[in-house]
Amino acid sequence: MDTHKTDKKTRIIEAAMTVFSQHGLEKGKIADVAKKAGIGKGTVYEYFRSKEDIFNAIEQSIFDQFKLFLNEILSSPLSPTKKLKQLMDQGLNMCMEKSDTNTIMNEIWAQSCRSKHPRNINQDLVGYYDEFQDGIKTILQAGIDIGEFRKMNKDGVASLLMAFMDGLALQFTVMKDTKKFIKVKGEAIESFMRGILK
Amino acid sequence: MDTHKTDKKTRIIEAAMTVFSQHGLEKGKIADVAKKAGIGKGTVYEYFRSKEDIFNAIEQSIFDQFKLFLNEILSSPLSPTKKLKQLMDQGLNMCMEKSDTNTIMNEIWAQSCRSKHPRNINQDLVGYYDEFQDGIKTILQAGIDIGEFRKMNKDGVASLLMAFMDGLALQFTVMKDTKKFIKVKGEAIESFMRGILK
DNA sequence: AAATTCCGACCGACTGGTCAGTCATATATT
DNA sequence: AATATATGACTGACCAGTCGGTCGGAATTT
Repeated sequence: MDTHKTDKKTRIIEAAMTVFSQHGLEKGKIADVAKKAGIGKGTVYEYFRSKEDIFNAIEQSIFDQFKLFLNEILSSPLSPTKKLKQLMDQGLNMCMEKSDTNTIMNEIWAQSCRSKHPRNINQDLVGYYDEFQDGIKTILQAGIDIGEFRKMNKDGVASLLMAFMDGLALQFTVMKDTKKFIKVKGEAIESFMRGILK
Repeated sequence: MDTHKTDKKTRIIEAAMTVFSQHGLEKGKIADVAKKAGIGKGTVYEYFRSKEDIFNAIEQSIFDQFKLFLNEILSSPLSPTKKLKQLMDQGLNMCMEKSDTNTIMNEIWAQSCRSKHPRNINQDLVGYYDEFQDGIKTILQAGIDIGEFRKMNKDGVASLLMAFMDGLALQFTVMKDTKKFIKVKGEAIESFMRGILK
């Protein structure tokens, strides 16, 4: 009944995620977003100034989710080793479950590295990366302090961890081979951990 | 001008790589590709049937380069450990030098994971991945056989290696921080190797 | 409580601009 | 002069964003 602003805004974002993940940002039509959200095309523009505006909102929503996930793990009472394993395992599970999110992430990456492009998307992405990397470095430091992890260049290892998660996510998004992915995931995590354990 | 000597098809592909890496496949204009290649717009269609056709050619050219690179390393007389290190080090160096290629790879990924899309791009990408992974598995097996590497799930480790290279390439493409990347690269490679050495 | 006015969320037909691909013509090559 | 190659003006499809209009319900007046 109460079609509150927020409610409808959320519905548009969700619809847009589906449409853009199926067709890409450029080929995804606002008309389709509206249809999927069960509203008229004009109404979309009551809530968002432009297509790009919608895309920014999607981006923000995804980053917020990721940050929430990271903070949950950071504030858990687990050992650094367990934290890291959980981060990787759960993170990669998430990426299997939310294939839309993954596809949109690819879209974000593609957008953000075009040379001629308004800076704000790239800016956000870099900021998000820094934040995430800091979180991981915190875990690594804790692990070094209590002697679980070897001495290391934390920047390098944190980058490696993020890179391999991004990369595996990418592989899965393209291959869509769940069975293989689950197998690979386990060995990948183990191998990574071997590389940093004392 | 000696421009007419150079194969026109190649020039179009190169021009298209620049244009598409700056604006993306959808927003990159054929007119701009033609201008950059120093020919008229109509001429482009003497050599390619469509925009998509050009993109396929770009894709093929990139994959060919990668395969060449892999085969050079595979057929070198180095030890498995050295081969792997070189693969990672040189591969990541390439990705710093050829930022266009990188950006286009992002474009390819984004394209190939949209749900509604002609299969051929995805097909090619999967095929390329399998081939590359096989190459790495060959190196891993050789390393296990001569006792350099621990016993492992080769699929998992090969995926991990490719994932972390893709991921680092992605990070670099977005961040464009060469100095940081070089530092990170070294530690990342070392950490990865630690994870598989006996 | 009925009638009237007002409000703003909602809508989709329309516009203006964009661009892939075509084709009639021009130029070079044989 | 016949053939091959190059060209860019043109066209038709496409779509983001606009805008005038509708409608249900809230507020105000009678």
